[in-house]
Formats: sequence, structure tokens, C-alpha cells
Amino acid sequence: MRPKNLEKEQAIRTIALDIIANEGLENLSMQKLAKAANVSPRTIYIKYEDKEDLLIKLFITEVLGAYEAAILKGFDEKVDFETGIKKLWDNGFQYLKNNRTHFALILYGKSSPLLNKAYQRENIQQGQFFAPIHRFIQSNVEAGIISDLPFDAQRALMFSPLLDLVNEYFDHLNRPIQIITDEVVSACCDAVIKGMMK
Amino acid sequence: MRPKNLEKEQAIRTIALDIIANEGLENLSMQKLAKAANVSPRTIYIKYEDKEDLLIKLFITEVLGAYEAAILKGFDEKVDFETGIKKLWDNGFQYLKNNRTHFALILYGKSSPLLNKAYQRENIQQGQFFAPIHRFIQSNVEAGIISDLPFDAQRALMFSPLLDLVNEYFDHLNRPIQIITDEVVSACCDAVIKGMMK
DNA sequence: ATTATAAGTAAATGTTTATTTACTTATGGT
DNA sequence: ACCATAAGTAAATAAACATTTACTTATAAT
Repeated sequence: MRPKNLEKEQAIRTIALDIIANEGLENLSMQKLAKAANVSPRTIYIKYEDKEDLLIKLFITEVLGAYEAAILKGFDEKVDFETGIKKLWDNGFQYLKNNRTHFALILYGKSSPLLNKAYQRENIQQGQFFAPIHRFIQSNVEAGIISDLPFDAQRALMFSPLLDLVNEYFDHLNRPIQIITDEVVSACCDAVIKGMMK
Repeated sequence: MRPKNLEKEQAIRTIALDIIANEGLENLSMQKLAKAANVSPRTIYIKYEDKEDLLIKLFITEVLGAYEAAILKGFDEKVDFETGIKKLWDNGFQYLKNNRTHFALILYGKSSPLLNKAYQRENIQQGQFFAPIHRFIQSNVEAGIISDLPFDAQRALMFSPLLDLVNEYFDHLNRPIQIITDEVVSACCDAVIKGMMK
């Protein structure tokens, strides 16, 4: 039997992310995607059941999976709180600013009911995404180093400013001066750490 | 001449927000909206130039305008830092949790290129949105009470955890126990304040 | 070399889309 | 009482949409 052309599969995913980042999720159509990826519409349906299936797999596997791997790269749960958070922030900021199209879909994951439901399902059923971070927070709460709050609240305090800063980073990318520099990000990380510690 | 039916105008806006919140921006169509609002498609085009115009006016005027008014209600720039932030957080959380459909469009404002550009334009040209907050931050920086960072970074530190908490609030709304209570939000606000202060 | 089979294509399907055309209705000013 | 006019409607239009049909192609196993 004829083997799958993995380059085409990758082209479909990459170009789907491009279109979503540049024109918006609401402007991604299967025909536009097929044409841009130099592929017949039918080919997309060989690899994905339908549009919803494509979007969910793109979000969960391609984007969240890679994001999780990047953010946890070299992260050691046993390290002290400040060092750990700094590592996660540094990993996260570097990854997101180098993967604008991934970041765009992550943002849609917070807005789009379809993607949000998929994320929720994934998060509840598997409980795997960010499990090391969950344990890291837990042990620091138990050691009395940070305040005892629900994990969802800790996560909001820890990561949402980072995502917002990346958003500002891209907004400012094409202006005369870049406001969101590595130094600014680092200072914000310090503020987050200070806020969470007892 | 026949006068405008303001109820119909309001119905169009309210139901557009409903559809966006429940089905997603990508599933809002003019015909679906017209049918749901009990109005002819043409009627929408009397009030708005096209779909883009409708979305931008919905976002800027109906949603961001109301959000700004709500968050600044009773806010006094002269008050001390902690009191001021607590007021803004309380106003913001109450407003957003009572206006789920508005909140949904605010989230899309971060993802959708169309709305994001509109917000950026509005923010740069008028510089009015949140101007009192800008001054509040500025004077607290000058008084040496909080760290000196670019305003966009201060805003990220101050408000993005709040938006994330509202998101979690709605995610948990239909589960046995609500995790994001007023107490949790208040504790997060304390963390944000502590982090920003020198 | 042949063949079974999944991968791939171009073109068509019926539906939904944004927007318009041609017409009707309600009302403030005369 | 009427009329000018903008507000409103139902139905139509052409383009774009997700998905399928009918066919061709490449290759691993025989």
C-alpha cells in the first residue's frame, strides 16, 4: 500500500496554524487550507474526520503537547520555589515568542467554546497536562512557602501574566521600540513570585 | 419618517453576544442572528455597515465601554494603592461574573485578529480606555510605592489573573462545588498587590 | 512483474454564507 | 388627511462553505 506522505500531513497542520494566527479561527476554511497547503480537500479528510477533529487534534496534540514539553524542559520539581518558577517562566516565554502561531491557538483555547471544552475534557480525564507543576505547587504549599489556594487560582496567578506579556510582546513587535523585553518579563516573574510567597 | 425601533437594535446586540458566548464567534452568522433576533437580515444592515462593523461596534462600544464604566464605578485615583486595586478587582469580578456574554467577547478580543486590531486602534488613538488606572499606576510608581515597569506590564500583572479567574469561575459553575469563590478572588488580589509593591 | 490497497486527486454536491433587490410600513412634519 | 422618508420585510443572489463521489497513483507484499 502507498505510504502516508508525512510532509503533507505536517504542511496541513503548519498552514492551518498560520491561517488561524494571521486571519483568525473564524476565517479558516477547509478549502482555503487545502489550497494553501497544496493538497486536495479530500486529503485533509483522510487524516482528520472533519473540521472539528482537525481543530481539536491541532490544539491538543500539536500545540498544547509541544507547549507542555517546552515549558517542562529541564524543570526539576525538587528545586526551590523561586528557581522553579523562574525556569517555567523562562521556558514559557522563550517558547511562545518563538512560536507565534502556536500561541495564537492557545489564546483561542480560552475563547472558543469548542477548544475550551476539548481542553477541559483533556485536563480532567488525563490530569496529565502540567502534573509536575501541580506537584511542585502542592509541595511548596505543604512546606509553608506559598499561600494555600486552589490549584486553579495558583495557576491563574502564576501563568496568566506571562501569556498577557507574550500578547503585548507580539503587539509591540512591529513598533519602533519593543517594550516587553527579557528584563521586563523577568521583573514581572519576580512580582509573581513575591505575591505568591507567604 | 418612521423612527428606529430601539428594542430591535438592542435585541440584535444582545443575541449576537449570546451566540458568540454559547456557540463561538466562528459560528455567528448574519442569518442566524437575524432569525434569533426576530428581524430581517436587511435590518441588521440598516444599523451596521457589514459584519465586521457589527463585531467591532459590539466589542468597542457595547462591551469594552460597559466594562470600563463598571470597573471604574466609584474608583478614586487618590486612594492608597491597596484600596484602589481591591476596588478595581471587586468591580471587575462582579461585573464579569454577572455578564458572561460580555466576558466571552472580551476573551475573543485577545484571540481574534480583527477585534485585537480594533482594540489596539482604539487604545492608541484615544488613549482613553482605563486612563484613570494609568494615572493611578503612574502616581504610585512616582511615590515609590510600586515597582517601575512599563504600563503594559503593570496591566498584565494587575488584571490578567482576574480574567483567568473569571474563566475558571464559569468553567466550575456547573460542577458540584464552586472553587473560585469571592474569598479566593480576594486572596488572589492580595497576592497581586503584594507582588507589585516595592 | 503483478496486485491489493490505502493515499491521493479534481471536480461535484448540496448547504450556508454575507449581502442586495424590490417591495411594504409606520410616523413626524406639513 | 396626506406625503416624504427612513425603517422594516421577504425573497433572491452569488460566492464560499464542509464534505463526498468517482477516479488515479504509488508502493509493500506476493
